Amino acid sequence: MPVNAVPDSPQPENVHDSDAHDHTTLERTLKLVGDRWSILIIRAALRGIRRFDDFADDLGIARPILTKRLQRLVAGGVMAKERYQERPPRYDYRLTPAGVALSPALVALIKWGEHHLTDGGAEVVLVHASCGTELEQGFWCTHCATTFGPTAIRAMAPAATPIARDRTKT
Amino acid sequence: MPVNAVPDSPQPENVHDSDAHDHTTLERTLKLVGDRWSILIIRAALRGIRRFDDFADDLGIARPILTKRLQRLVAGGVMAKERYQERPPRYDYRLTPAGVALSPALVALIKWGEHHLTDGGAEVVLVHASCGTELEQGFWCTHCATTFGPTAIRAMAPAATPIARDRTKT
DNA sequence: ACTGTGAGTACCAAAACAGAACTCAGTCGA
DNA sequence: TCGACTGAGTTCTGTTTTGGTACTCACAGT
Repeated sequence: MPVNAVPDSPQPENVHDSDAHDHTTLERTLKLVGDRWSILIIRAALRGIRRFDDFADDLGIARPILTKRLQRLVAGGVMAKERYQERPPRYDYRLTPAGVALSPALVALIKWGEHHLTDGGAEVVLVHASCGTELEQGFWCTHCATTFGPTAIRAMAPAATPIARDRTKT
Repeated sequence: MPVNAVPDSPQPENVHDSDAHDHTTLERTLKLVGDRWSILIIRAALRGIRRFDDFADDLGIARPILTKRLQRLVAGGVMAKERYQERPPRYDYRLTPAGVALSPALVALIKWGEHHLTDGGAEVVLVHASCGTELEQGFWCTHCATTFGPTAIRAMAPAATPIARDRTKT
């Protein structure tokens, strides 16, 4: 018997459901940041790294790939290339607000890895800067004033018409 | 002047900081799910898809790659392969609890895409299933009983010794 | 026997990746 | 004025990794 299989309950049929539409958005998101380097680049940027060579040294990424990744992130609006010095023209890359907005995804991945990919002890803990308490991340409902887990999520079309789908066929 | 560059403030020097240690964990996480398909496979699984061919049809992924991705996810503990029928041996793939625990990362990516990659209207909205209110996702501190944004995060070693780093050099 | 289905493999071309060396503009020191 | 240095890449060369189409293999149904 396979280990670790979740039997049947938290395999919600209606969670994260959506048509081929949002499909597209997630796919585009992943096309932009869904490779092994982009997320690491963004984290490095969040740590304050700005310059090409610093990224290369910090990440150990091959320089041609770094070039391409940075170009893609700039094209995608995640980072911005700025000339920080005129006379020898020098550029740096910094996150746009959209790039900073990827933090929750980063945190979610880091926390997941620390919980599920380390044998026991996490290597790093993310805390609330002002008090040092480990942060929680999750979903909450402003209406119900409650927090909830992934099984309580449903996807709807923006016009608030629920996407009622039966997956009994096709 | 480059558009969209965030000037200087939300480029926090101490956020998400960490040494080469956690480095490794995030990297391992990304090695497991950091490609363009794995996340989509996990979302499909959250939608209730289980069988090989259904994944292939739903995602439009080439079958050899699907094979490899599923094997990797199984090896990584994200999914489990189960024989659901004996006589013609048939298998399906379902998320383990660890796989379901990736939901926050998925939600973060979906929400980011809907906000930053669509021109105006989001294609899909994630709502609290029991009341239909759009869900919020974020960080909160159980000690301060407050929510906060990405700039208020600091990384610490698990033993609660803050990783005090100055990036004034190197 | 003949066709269908689920779950893959085999094989091949195209793209992405990695690494080392090279370029190019400009600055600095001697 | 020459040579070395720096930052930010590009070129070039292989090696993996993708993607696609076609095929297999074990059984089931008819």
